Amino acid sequence: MKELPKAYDFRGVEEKWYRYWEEKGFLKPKLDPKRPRFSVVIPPPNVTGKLHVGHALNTTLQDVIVRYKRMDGYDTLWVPGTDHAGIATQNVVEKALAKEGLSRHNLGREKFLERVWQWKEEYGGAIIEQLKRLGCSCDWSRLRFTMDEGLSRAVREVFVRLWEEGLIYRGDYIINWCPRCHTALADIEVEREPTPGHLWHIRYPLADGSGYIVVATTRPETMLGDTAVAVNPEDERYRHLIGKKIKLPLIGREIPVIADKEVDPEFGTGAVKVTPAHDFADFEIARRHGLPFVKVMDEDARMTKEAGPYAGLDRFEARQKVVEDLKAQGLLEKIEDYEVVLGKCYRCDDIVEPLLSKQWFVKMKPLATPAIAAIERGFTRLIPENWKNLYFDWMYNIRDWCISRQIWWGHRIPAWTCKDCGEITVSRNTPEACAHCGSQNIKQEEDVLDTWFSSALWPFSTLGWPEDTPELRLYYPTSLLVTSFDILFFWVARMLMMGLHFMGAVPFRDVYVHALVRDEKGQKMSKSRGNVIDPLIMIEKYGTDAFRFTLVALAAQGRDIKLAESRIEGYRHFVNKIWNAARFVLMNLDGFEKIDLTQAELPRESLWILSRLSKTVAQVRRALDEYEFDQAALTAYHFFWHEFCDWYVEMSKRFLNEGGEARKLAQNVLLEVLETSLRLLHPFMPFVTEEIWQALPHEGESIMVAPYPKPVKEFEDESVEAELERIKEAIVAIRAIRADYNIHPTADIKAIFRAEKEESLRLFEEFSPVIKQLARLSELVLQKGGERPHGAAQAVLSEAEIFVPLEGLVDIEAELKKLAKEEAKVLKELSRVKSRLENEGFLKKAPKEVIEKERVRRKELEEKLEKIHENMKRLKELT
RNA sequence: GGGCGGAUAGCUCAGCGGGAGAGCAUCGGCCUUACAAGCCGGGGGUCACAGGUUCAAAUCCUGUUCCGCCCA
Repeated sequence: MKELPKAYDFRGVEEKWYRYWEEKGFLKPKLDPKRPRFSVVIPPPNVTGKLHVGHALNTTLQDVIVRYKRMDGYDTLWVPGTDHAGIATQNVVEKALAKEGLSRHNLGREKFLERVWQWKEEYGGAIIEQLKRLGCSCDWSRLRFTMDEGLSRAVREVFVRLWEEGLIYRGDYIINWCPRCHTALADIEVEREPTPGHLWHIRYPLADGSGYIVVATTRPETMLGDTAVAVNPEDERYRHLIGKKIKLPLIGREIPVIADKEVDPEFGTGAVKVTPAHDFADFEIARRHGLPFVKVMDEDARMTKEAGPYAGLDRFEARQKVVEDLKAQGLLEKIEDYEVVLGKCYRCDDIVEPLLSKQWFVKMKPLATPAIAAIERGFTRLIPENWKNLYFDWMYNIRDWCISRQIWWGHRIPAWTCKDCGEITVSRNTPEACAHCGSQNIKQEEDVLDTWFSSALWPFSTLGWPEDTPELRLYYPTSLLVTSFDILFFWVARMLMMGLHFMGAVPFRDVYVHALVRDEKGQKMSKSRGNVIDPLIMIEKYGTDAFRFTLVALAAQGRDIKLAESRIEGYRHFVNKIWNAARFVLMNLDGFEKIDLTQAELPRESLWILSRLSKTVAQVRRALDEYEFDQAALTAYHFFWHEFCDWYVEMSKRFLNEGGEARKLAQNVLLEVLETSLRLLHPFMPFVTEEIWQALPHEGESIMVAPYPKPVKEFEDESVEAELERIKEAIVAIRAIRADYNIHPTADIKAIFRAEKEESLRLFEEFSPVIKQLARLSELVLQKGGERPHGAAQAVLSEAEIFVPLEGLVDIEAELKKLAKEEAKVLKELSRVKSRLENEGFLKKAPKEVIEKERVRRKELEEKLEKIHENMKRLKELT
């Protein structure tokens, strides 16, 4: 038998097995229509990305399930890939160019894109290598990238079809504009942040000179673009002014006072300025009332010539100047402190401006309706379920999706505008001429599509759509999507909409939504806070298995994960524990001969551990099936360490020393439990389990393709489990006496078990070898009733009393104290049980089993109490 | 303002109708030939607060306080 080194060193081991799995093709699906299938697509990380702890959690959870299913006989496919991350990647490359003193505008579109591709080839693969370090079992031969040729074709196909169906349109709308990234953003790409600001109260004089109306605004510079003042039609204060004209200060334009029910009379003065080109609500008001749109700020957030004397000023300078000028003209009534909610770009954090511009949109209502139904009817399950509410809330209030981005890196919109007739031609292939007038004077749209547009197609585009591929037929819909809640709407909802629309079926059966990983104080990890835990550093330090196990053990549903490095360190100890248990088994495997354990005549101790093993297997499987990752991990952990190692391994030493048949049986049981546990743990800790498994007698090429353990009902035995609980209780009681009296662990002692009942004594007699072994007794005396020994330390169990004679050493005061403490505990419990059993309602309404359980408990407690009292009495007589 | 989640041992968290648990930390004793990254034993909690439902509440309901997140 192979002997293992004394401590587990993961270095070298992880790379070795990962290479082996890849070379052997274990990561690949079988494309076997006869087997049940399990498929997953990875949430594609940004190609610019670096593995952070969120990726690590997400990937580990997927791998746990994927490995479980693969071992459990499913034909398993896990598609990996990356996302081109338009804005983020463009920003990164632009930054690099800036260091060379270049900008994308110097280079021009074509050259710039070449540079991005170059950058992608050079650095884009980093995160893929990092995912491998985590041990994730994706099929790397199917690595996809959202800008790949195949995926780009899918994007075009979708765009063209949606256009043809009238679900894509182009128009002048108000959108979120990032002046720094120089592009439109979707609503959800804007992060809102409450910021201290002001509310300026400005006097707007009536054109007829009969007075003024005061409007309140948080953005005074936009007044230059006002085309009305609006009040609520119910508002008595302003009713007489409706229809009158205002002479807009600083600009002199005449604008009307209008009534609109959306105006909140409680806000400010109840009269609001309407700036249709620079405010979402005002845009809607203007559309309802047919007001003109005056754009006073451009794409750089500078004032346009419409802003008259303010033209050319930056938005913040303009604000200052406008306020000064109003003050100078005596039109500024007051300035209040006011908290404003600023929209910020989720990529660069610059303040987003609502801006009127020409953009492309997808109509959402027709796509959202089936996607709502899919969740309502359970075609796709959200786990945990409470995300459903948020999902429905979002989906019912969905607004059209602005999909055009004014950047270069991305899928260029396949639309060509004719310079002659002005019509748009949308086409799968680059057209020669305008589809409307035949003119060749056509020009392709400059804008690219939102990155999420291509991600929305991910579950079918990666499987080959629009081609009709075997993969698509076999693995769509996918089985599971694991993702973080923050992209539920960005991504998951859109995949549902696109999947339903183009495939006619939901893209995934289950969506497991995991939490955010925070630091140990519950704060979001961020570079600026300096509290980031780098997964790669953790892997270097503690090994992948320990790191993965920690994440899984902390992944309780519906709760954020607070990760502390000490937890990882703690679970590294578990890895080492497994290693050493394996070492022990291997050291004792000489002359090993396999036997059929279900046919063997085994000692009760061995029946016990096999029963516990079977139940543990069932519990772990159930937890995994329910995506209760923490329960799965902790159940396996507890069994392996605190049942197998702490008890059975110790018990087995006796059998091993005995030699002969006893040794042979013990070898088989040890190996069975160890090997099964390794398979049980493999999805959580792929590397150490493989390393050990390969060193054990085994069948097959790798643990990752060995069958996942199944419960063995023949091994489950309640009575054996109950017996062992009593035996363990007795052993612990004797060990406690040792500790109390500072008796050296190796010093031999004698114990007397006194019980009234024959059957109790029989139990202790049957198990006396193991009690003697684990409590280190030189002698175990069984005494039926009779006088209690003098000069002994003692412990009271429910059906026996244990005495350890300590001639002259017994501290009577200490013994009394111990008993008094025990007495208090028993009394408290007994009074609770008694009052319950005296309660008529309880006896009438509680289930029979519960009542019976309480009765048994009462009896046990009473017996125990009696023994405590007798022992106390006796001890007192001695003083 | 609306919605969701949380408050359980010093810390991090399970448990979510019938005997308060785990890991870490802590205290005491042990290098007992698998493991000191270990073993054995111990201490530590009016389960946020106030009501209610129930035979029975940490667990279900209502309200309050505090904390976090999302949306407006």
